[in-house]
Order: sequence, then structure tokens, then C-alpha cells
Amino acid sequence: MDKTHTKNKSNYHHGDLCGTLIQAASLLIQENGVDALSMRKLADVVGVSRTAPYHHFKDKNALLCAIAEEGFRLQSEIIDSMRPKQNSHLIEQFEVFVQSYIHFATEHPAHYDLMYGGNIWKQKQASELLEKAAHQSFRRWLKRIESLQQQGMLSNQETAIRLSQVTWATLHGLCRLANDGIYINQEDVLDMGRSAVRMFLLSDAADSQNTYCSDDIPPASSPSNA
Amino acid sequence: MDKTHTKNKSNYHHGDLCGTLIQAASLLIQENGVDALSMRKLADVVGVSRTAPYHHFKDKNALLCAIAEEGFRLQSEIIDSMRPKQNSHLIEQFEVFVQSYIHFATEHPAHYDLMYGGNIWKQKQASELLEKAAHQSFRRWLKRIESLQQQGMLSNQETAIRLSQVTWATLHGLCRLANDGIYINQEDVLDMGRSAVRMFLLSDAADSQNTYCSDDIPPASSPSNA
DNA sequence: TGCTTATCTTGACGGTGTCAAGTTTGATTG
DNA sequence: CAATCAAACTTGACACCGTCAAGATAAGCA
Repeated sequence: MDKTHTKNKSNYHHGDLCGTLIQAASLLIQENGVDALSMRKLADVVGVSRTAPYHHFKDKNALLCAIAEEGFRLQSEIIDSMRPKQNSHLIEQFEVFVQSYIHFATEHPAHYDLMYGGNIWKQKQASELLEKAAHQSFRRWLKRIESLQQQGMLSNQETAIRLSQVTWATLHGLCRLANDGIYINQEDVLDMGRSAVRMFLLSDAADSQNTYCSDDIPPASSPSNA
Repeated sequence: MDKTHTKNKSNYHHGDLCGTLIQAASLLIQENGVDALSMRKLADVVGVSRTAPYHHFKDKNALLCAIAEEGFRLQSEIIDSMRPKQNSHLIEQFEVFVQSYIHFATEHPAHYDLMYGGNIWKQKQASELLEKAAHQSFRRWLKRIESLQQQGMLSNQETAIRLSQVTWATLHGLCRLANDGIYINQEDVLDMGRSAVRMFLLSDAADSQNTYCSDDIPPASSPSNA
């Protein structure tokens, strides 16, 4: 662990190409989007021959999958870092989570595209690890929704699964619209997230908890675009 | 108008290349997705040289825009063809619209991708006609939502615009998840659409109209995937 | 008839993903 | 320390791709 850590002098054996590739590729797609990433240019940036990456990733797709995996880790970090105050109400936690989610999606649009985009899930095969990460992510959301439902803050006309699917679709839809350039302003999207939370919560439950009327919610009348 | 209608014998001047290209390209992307479409292959299929399409479309992007425009026309047709019974309640109309929307998106995923995907709206420039079509589509949705809100079936805590944005985001999110292969079964997505409608409608209003409890709504307990 | 103009073709350039075969090097073993 | 091996990397090649420039063709109109 004393010599292979930094780039060797010989630069034939690159200390940690695999990691460097992911890092550089992440940076590139963050700047110019996923479509603009080319294996050749990536190799060039890293300072290695065109086909060197193919010894660490079977495919371009495999590289993208690895970056998507990294995206899931990143998302977890960001969401965890935006923890609500301790002992806060479920609703408040819910709101903070939604805000964090949107925050991540709009700050890391390229990662988000990869993580939840069709390129990986439909045509190409997602790696096992990736599927696990995505699945676990949804499971966590489901748990949250179940809690809210059990406490009477969400409709009990629907299955918890259906509730989770629909609410997550809403969140996902907002983020996609933002990332795809249909809603331009990030602040607007955050505000839409707040509206969405209010719209899903049962009004009775919300009133009885009087959590969502607190003053940290803007008046929802900012100029809109669409 | 007597001779240029069908393919001419000489096949050097192709009767209506422009239209034929759109038609063939639509078919190709419907089969293999947008990414799989190449100008060269398209030209080959149509039976024309590689660069012939460039005399009718400035760009590959211009072609895709044209197909997206066609998609908006197609969407209007499909939605109009699924008219609810006359004199039906607003809620019923709303439900039928949602079902039609999902129906179109899942039956024509490639078109939907183009119409509401980032490729056209973000990086590339959407043609003026396309922007108009998309804008008008949202305006219609807005009108619908305004009606529902004015009749007290949707929250009046939010702007009509916010309501439209959030509800449409939900619809869009569901369709995207379906198209991107995260929810596989079309019937499940349709069912999620029904759940979404129920979740957004204010329970009081819905009860007073007793429209959404009719027996044509499945029990929402089908096997789920996610 | 001849001219104009729209339409289509061939050739070329730089770019892409990826395979096959060869080269370099760090590590291992005798 | 020297021989060997396997992993890491390179060069060359192939078949694609989008698109530009220049030339060929044919239809329509004077």
C-alpha cells in the first residue's frame, strides 16, 4: 500500500485506473451530459490508450452502470446529510426527504438520468449490484409511506405499495421535468415538491398535527413557468 | 397532383421523401427505440442515398422534432377517440383522460420519449411548432384542473398552475417509469393512474359525487413490481 | 428548346464502440 | 537474483455514425 497509491512514475501501469475512470467519467457527464461521454475521449482525459478502459469494464454500459451505482451511494449520502431535526414529526421528515431527493436530482442531473433512466433498465442489463441499490432505495421509501399511512396521514383506500408507487412517480416526474429542461428553475421544482406533499397528505391528519403549516413553507405563489 | 403522388418510375425523384422519411423513421424508432435510429439506415430502408434526407431535414434533430410533432398529433387523436360518455361527471372525464394519456404513452413509448424527453427540450432546440404543441397540451390540462378545482374537487390551497404541474408530473412520472422498464406491466400502470386520481381528489368532493367508487375500478391489489 | 431549381448521389472527413494481437510491467516462485 | 506468469496497457483494424462539399439528374417553366 506504499507505492500503488499514487500514479507511478512509469505511467504504464496506472495506479488505480478503474477508480480514476469512474471519477473522470462522472465529471465529464456532469459537465456535458451522458450522451456526450465517449470512451475514447475519456481514455484521453485520463491519459491512457483508447482501449485500456475495456480491461476494467466489459462495456461502455458497464462503466455507466458503475457510475449509476456510485450515484446511488452519492444520493444516500446527500439525503442522510439533510437530516431533519431529531424528534421531528413524521410529516416534517417526509418533507425534508422530498426536498433532499429533489435537491440531489437537480444538482446531479446526469447521475440521476443514469440511475433512473431507460438506458440502463430497459435496453441494457443493469448489474446485480445496481438492481439491489435501486430496490433498496424504493424499499426505504415504502417504509416511510407505510409509517405515514399507519399514522393516518395518507389515504388507507390504497395499498401501501400503490401509495409508494404513485408518490414516488410524482417525485420522479418532477425531477425528470426539471432535468429535461421543461421546468427550468430549481426553486420552482422544490416548491412543487412542497405542494405535492401537501396534496397527498390527508387534510384532517395534517390539521391534527399542524406540522405542515409552519412558517418555513413559502406562499406557493412564485412566478411559474410551463 | 396527378403524378407526384406515388413513387415515380425513375425513382431518382422520390415522390414524397419528406413524409416517407417521417413515416419510416417513426416505424423504426417504434421497433428499436430512438437511439437505434441512424440516418444512414433510415435512408437505406427508404431506398435513397445516405445524404438525401439532409435536403428535407437540416439535422437528425430536425427529423426527430418532426416525429415528435407527429407524436403530439397522434396523442390528440388517441385522447379524443377515448371520449367519455356525454354528460358524464367531471371526475369521470378526468379519469378517462388519465387512462388515455397512459394508454398513449405506453403504446407509443418512442414517440413519448421524443415528445417529453430531454434530448429535444434541453440540449437541442425544439422547433417553434413543437413548442406550441407542447404548450397547448399543457394548457388543456390546466383548464381541466381549473374546472375540477373550481368545483371543489381539488385542493384550493394551491394555485391551479401548481396543481396542474404536480398532477401532470405524477402522470408523466408514471409513464416514464413504465417506458423506462421500471414498471413492466401496462395494466399495473393504468391501475396506478386510477389510484393517483383517487389520491388527488378531495375525499369530501369525491364522496358527494360518488363517481369514483363505481364497479369499473379493480381492487388495486394486483401483484406489484418495483 | 434551353434555363432554373429542386432533388438526389458520390466522396470524404472526423468521430464512435470494440475486437484481436502484440507489448510492457509488477509480482511470484524457484 | 533470475525466470516465469498474469495482469495491465498499447497499436492496428473494422464497421459504423453524422454531416459537409461538389457534382449528377430530372422536372418545370420560359
